[in-house]
Amino acid sequence: MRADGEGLLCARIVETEAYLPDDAASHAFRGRTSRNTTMFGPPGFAYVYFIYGVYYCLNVTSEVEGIGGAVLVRAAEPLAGLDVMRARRAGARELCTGPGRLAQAFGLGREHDGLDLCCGGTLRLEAPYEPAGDIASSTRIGITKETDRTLRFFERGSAHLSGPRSLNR
DNA sequence: AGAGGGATCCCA
DNA sequence: GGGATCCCTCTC
Repeated sequence: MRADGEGLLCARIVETEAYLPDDAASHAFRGRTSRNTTMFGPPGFAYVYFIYGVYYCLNVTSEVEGIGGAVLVRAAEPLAGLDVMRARRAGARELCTGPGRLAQAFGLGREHDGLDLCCGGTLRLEAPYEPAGDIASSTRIGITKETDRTLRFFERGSAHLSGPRSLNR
């Protein structure tokens, strides 16, 4: 993923979670509301929401228009613009490990909700700088419903994964 | 392990 | 309107 603005920011996504239609853990589960409207739009758009009064989280819509679904971007390996990320993260060591931190490092907020990530805009998804390694799956983090579904996906061995180590094998 | 923080949503 | 809940993080 890349972002323009305060210099060029670039990071390689290493951890995601899927939120499917008919998934009680998904914001879209109870239907369309003003908050989750983007989830019901076309695929490849940013769904950004505010959580716990503090953080934002970035998702990529993943279903055809009219169906609510998205992929939460949980962690990434920073590749460019580390100085800007560090400044935004107040010098913390982990820059893009965890959805709240990643959004903070990239300076994401409500204004990014609904942006097209696939048409070369200021925030965009691109082909990976380096091919993916071994992809493994686990249960999802931070949810209380549908906790048995293995819909979290991560690059095994990455040094930039969030979550308990026991999930990252 | 516990607090912080505020928007959102559901049910009165 | 009130109250529970929340796809989290930091500091203790």
